[in-house]
Amino acid sequence: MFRALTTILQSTTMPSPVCVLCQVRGESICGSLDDSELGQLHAIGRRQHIQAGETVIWAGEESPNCANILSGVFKLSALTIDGREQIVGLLHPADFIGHPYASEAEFTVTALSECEICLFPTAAFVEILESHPPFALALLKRSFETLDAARRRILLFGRQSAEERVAGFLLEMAGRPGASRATNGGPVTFELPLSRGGIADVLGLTIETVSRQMTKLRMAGTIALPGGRLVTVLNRNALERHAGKI
Amino acid sequence: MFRALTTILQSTTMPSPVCVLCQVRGESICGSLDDSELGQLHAIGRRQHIQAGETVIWAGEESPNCANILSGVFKLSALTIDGREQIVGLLHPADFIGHPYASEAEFTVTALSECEICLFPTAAFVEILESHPPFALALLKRSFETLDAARRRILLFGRQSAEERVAGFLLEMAGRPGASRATNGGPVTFELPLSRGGIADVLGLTIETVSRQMTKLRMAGTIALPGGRLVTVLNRNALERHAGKI
DNA sequence: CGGACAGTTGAGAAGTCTCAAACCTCGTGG
DNA sequence: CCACGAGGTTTGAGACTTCTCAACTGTCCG
Repeated sequence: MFRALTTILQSTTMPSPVCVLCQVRGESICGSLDDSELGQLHAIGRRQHIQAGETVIWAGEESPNCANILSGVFKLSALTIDGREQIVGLLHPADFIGHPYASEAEFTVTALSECEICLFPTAAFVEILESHPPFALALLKRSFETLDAARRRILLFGRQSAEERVAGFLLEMAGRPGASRATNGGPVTFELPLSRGGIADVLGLTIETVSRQMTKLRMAGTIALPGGRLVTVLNRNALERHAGKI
Repeated sequence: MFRALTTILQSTTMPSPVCVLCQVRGESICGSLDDSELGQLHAIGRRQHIQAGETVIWAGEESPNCANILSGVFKLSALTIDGREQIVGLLHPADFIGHPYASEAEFTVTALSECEICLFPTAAFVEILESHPPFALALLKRSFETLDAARRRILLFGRQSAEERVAGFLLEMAGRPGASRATNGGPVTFELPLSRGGIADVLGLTIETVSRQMTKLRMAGTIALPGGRLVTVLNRNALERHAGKI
């Protein structure tokens, strides 16, 4: 898919919006560059719109590009031999996609919603990485953070029950910017970026088990499910208790 | 514990063996430095022996040091609220311990066997990191690899049965250097760095389940258990089948 | 209205955990 | 030298959680 995008890039002359106005510059690795360095990065990158469901990196294939997420949510997944899918992580705005030094990708990266990314050819990206030490350090910091996040997920999987996983997932989603939070401490309503099946794949459960746990939380008055993928957290304390965090 | 070690360091004048002869230099991040740069790193680091069971970093505490593993195996673990332990990863020779940019450690690091490490004060280590771009890039590469390893572990937890986890764990251990491999393709015997309880914590299972799965593999003629923590792989293909990798 | 799809609910099966007891191995002290 | 105890391991039985298979509901859209 990235190969296809590359082709598009080479034949396009679409002007890119300037990085200086980028909505994620502050949080992303680009924040370590000054305006002139940013110009160099900008010269090799292009903004791309990605549709929901589109896969930008396939596990087992070489990926000639990497990217920064500007908006939207991606999933990072793998298949087991017998065809079951496991989502090993979600990627949000300002997160980095791709491994500059890996010969082939180990996981598949797929857009869950409509997304916007800042796309770089890996070779050119590596050049900038190697000629701008602060940039490499910024990516290093981010990869350490990502590593800790991955390890927290291992903790989740290894020792938590279905109830704890679902409650913990809802808390994580409610805590993300983009969740339209209401009064301080009051109910927060947000939209899940995933279907029940997607949540099941993230949490290592089945659709039915996720559904049952959501119903249980709703019956307990901890959350409300106004419809669609909307979730309202009515009692955050109770939700944290269900998540095993208290 | 690292604090204690620091105290020892300051009061000691023990000469360190030279890095040039280091047994893990080729694989570790130090491999990116030339002999003179290595001298600078050497100047801030000291070799330390760590006894089995000793904890070098405590989750939730600031850690003023980081380190490279020269020999031995460490576990990276966390406790859930209700006191259960989960091991989120194992660290082997040439692996890196600590997060240069984290204010406090998120996981506890404990030696499983007698270990030897190359210890650095984080502040001085960061200075070298920031003044030697190739060194930062080497650490970056390693952290990407570690990230992929963590994600493979998520896959293991999310979708694999007890049988697959135990078989997969044995394969991983058998594949490590240090496993005394016999004839090509023939039986390999090695010593597990962990008790049954430790394996259970790594795999997110109970001691009893691990024991039952090992017995099952032994009964099937796939492995033999000569005693102690020794394991002999009699039929690698069968073991891979049990691990769900075929 | 009919069909497709996501979500919910139910019943039984399967896998893993919990609790309990027996078994080994090994170092210690009588 | 042997008895003993501690710690780790194995085995068993039953309980519990989650999965699987299946049916049903609701919504959206043609």
